[in-house]
Amino acid sequence: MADVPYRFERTAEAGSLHERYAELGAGEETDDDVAVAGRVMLTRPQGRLAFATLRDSSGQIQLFATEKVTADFETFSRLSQGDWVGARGRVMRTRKGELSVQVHEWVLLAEARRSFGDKWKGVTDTETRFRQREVDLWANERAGEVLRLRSRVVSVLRRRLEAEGFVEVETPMLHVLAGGALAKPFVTHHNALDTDLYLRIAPELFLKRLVIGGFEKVFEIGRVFRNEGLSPRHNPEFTMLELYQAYADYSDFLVLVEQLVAGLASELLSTTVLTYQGRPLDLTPPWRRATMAELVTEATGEEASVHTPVDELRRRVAAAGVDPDPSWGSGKLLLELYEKTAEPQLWGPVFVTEFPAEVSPLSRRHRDDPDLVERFEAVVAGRELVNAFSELVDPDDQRARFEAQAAAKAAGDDEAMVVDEDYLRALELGLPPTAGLGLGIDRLVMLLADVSNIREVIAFPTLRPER
RNA sequence: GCGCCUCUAGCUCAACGGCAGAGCAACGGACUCUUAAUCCGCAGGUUUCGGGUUCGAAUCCCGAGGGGCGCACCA
Repeated sequence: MADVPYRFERTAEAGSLHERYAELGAGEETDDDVAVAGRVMLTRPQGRLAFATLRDSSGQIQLFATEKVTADFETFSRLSQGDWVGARGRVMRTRKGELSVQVHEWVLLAEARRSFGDKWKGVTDTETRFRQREVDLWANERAGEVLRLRSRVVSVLRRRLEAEGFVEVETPMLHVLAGGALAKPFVTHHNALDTDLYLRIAPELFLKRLVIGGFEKVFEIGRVFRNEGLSPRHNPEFTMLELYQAYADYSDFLVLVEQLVAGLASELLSTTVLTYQGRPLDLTPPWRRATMAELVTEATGEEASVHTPVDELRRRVAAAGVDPDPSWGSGKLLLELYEKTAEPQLWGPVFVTEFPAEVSPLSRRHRDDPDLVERFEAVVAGRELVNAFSELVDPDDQRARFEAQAAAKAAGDDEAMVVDEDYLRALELGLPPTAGLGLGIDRLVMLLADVSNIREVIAFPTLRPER
């Protein structure tokens, strides 16, 4: 390995140089001495002259070296694509008009022993791109742009929520019981306690315990883990925003969601009218609101609701191509019907409201109909982006719902919940009326970045290990 | 988990039953304003792996592995 320094005193970034010297004319040279650093993307040695394109995190700048003014010109002109260098010299613009740093002194900061792919086509092989993300990030500029957008999305979300008085908290990722969602958990083992622990599938129950503890407006942005298959829209670990607000109900969150998402789009993309994968997507509030029953009725042309006779619903579910389990009640049947008939046609943004109580074990019953709950999902670009509800506050009802879940689990549903006594004890201390929501950060970034594969928005997505 | 597609040099790709090739990168050389610089030269391979068919296999068949997409599950 070449001898490289321990630090380099950089005084300018590529991007800011272009702004600062926008007025500098072709062939003009300044007396301004700057020091830049980055990775050499391209070299164009030309005898007693040499050009190199240097990239740092702000952009690109050309290095201009000549035998006359550049120290160790001979070695400079032999730099390889991928080498990191620091260079000091005067800001100038070449006769052909390219803003450059005329290199007086320079130092190799790191040697690239491996290549960065074809200089025109880069690296397109998806496996290489995701297994060696560091290569991808240099070879494909867009890859880095998407991850930077992600960073800004999270940052803007935090800022907006904090401005609204929400407090960010961190709750456990290692759970004794995996609760708060319907999903298969990862299992791990704690040696000293000699007990199995589960990686969290949702922070929900802990966040509500904080509300019980007096945190009236809380949120958490964090990783959750679900032991499910991989797909272009599913990574086993993904990032969720969960948000809880005391004294509010789900209708407050309808407004909050459309404003949060539209606000994010206008702040980061300067518009609320997007194109996602070639299809127009207008995020401008207000978004359409429709109940699940309305959407099913609309899609099938037959009046349907949670009160439609069970046998009739079962018949329609079977007609839609799903084999109904005998244990399913009208709520589960309506949900199945919705997922098979209405949901595939939805593009959104649309709020799907009033879910069946049977499939919503943590949601509060609807004030007008005990078979429904006050819950909505926001479908945006054909995908569920947000799930929110008025929180179930009644400990007796919660126990009954947990027990129904436990029965389903005993009957073979390995995604069903179990009875969480810690949570029930907390509820018995009194949870005030509260609204809660969960939003998939990865999918939100996909939307704003207009990418179709979740792996694009995750720096190091899950892949099967190489053997 | 199931189905379909795919895997050739570091990268991007050809060759599709008959001698494994090109461009870029790398390496050596020429070149004082390049922009994917240009020109000359050189080198680079267990064609993912293991079997089979064939006079002959990167190519056809079977199996394994990786990846992609779809379905299932979900956010």
